[in-house]
Amino acid sequence: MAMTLELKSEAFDEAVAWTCIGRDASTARDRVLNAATELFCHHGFAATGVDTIASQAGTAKSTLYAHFKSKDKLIEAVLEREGKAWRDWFFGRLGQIHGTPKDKLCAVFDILEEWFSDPEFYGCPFINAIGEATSENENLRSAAKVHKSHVNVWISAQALELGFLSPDDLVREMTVLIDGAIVAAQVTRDAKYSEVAKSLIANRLAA
Amino acid sequence: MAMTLELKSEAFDEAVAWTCIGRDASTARDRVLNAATELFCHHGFAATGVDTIASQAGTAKSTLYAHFKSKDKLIEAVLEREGKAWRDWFFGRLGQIHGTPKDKLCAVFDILEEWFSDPEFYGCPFINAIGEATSENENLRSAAKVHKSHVNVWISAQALELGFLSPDDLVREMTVLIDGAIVAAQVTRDAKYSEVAKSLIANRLAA
DNA sequence: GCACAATCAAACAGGTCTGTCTGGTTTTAG
DNA sequence: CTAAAACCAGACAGACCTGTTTGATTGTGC
Repeated sequence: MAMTLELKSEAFDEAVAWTCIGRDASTARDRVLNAATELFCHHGFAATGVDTIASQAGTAKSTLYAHFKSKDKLIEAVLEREGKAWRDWFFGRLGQIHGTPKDKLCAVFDILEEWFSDPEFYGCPFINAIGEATSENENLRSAAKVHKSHVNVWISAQALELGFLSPDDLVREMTVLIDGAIVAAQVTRDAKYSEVAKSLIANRLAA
Repeated sequence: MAMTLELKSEAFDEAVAWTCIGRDASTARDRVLNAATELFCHHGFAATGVDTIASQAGTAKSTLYAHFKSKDKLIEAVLEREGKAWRDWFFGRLGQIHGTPKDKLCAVFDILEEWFSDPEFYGCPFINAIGEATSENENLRSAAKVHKSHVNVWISAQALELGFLSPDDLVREMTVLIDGAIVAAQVTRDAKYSEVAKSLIANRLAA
């Protein structure tokens, strides 16, 4: 099946934080999503129970199930919302960068370093979710694919502006460097791995 | 605390597979470890219960607890053994590579591609375990650190042979590229991300 | 043959899990 | 004011969780 993605121009709000954890929540649905995001991301998806989520959200469990058919659907909703929040923040920060496409591609890793440096940094929830059960859950895999595609469209645009004939090469290189920096920073708690990735892409763009 | 690691010369047996899943298991302890490794790695650590493990191992649950004090200790034992198995395979394959240090550093990613191409590939269990609960479990983080250090010692030796004044730079670059390739391959099920990482390190070593 | 260690099945304890349901209360809209 | 929608606390079902215990059965060394 040819998955059609409308990724051309995602309207993103200027967000100030890379996570939606702690955002104002007026409706019960939002409070559930906030609590679920925090608990899932910090303690794991399988390890977090719906009772805990409802309790932390200050809602009844029946309200949680009124909004989300199952825990799996809640997980999907959390990933979707958190992915959107992260991209709003990321592209918002990128929009403040002025310079050549090369400058912007390198600046990606400065922005990532800000993310890694947050004491609340818990890695990429999509990567973590897939890591919990690589074998099953093809839903999570496609959700991750959509999330990453938004970033890849932007990278591809920079590559085209640089005159790359096949922008996909650069996209794949950036994928390896971004994912590698995320995981290295997560495992070691050392935000400076972003600089390593930055130097590698700078070196490659100079060639 | 200054963690002292004895990583200088790990004696590794010539192993044929990158995982110990499916190995001959004579003792009940080994059958438990085999079953636990398979279930943990494919379906997740939190998602796998000890009853399931004992059942798949063909042992009594009491036998499992006679060998491992708790599920957490079993997880640690699984990671330790699986890490050793992977390194035996990895360094065994590396030992078959002849050429300059540059050749060997590049060949790392050919070997990784073999790993990624296995239909049973489930990513790096250390990364997955940390991803399940980034906040807690400092034990897992140090287990991962030890595992990665074995690889880093080898990379450092190549860097020294190449005349690098600070081999740590190359070690950190390889870390980003290796972790990035692992995760990209795991998320997308595309083993070819190893080639992307290989070209990036080749480009850097040429500079 | 005997003692000892390893292993077995099965029950048990005390929680926690997801998901449903009931019935009452609050909020909102017209 | 009233009717509908949203939300609440709490009980419930039935399964699964980790970890322990009991007592029988196997295999091994001497």
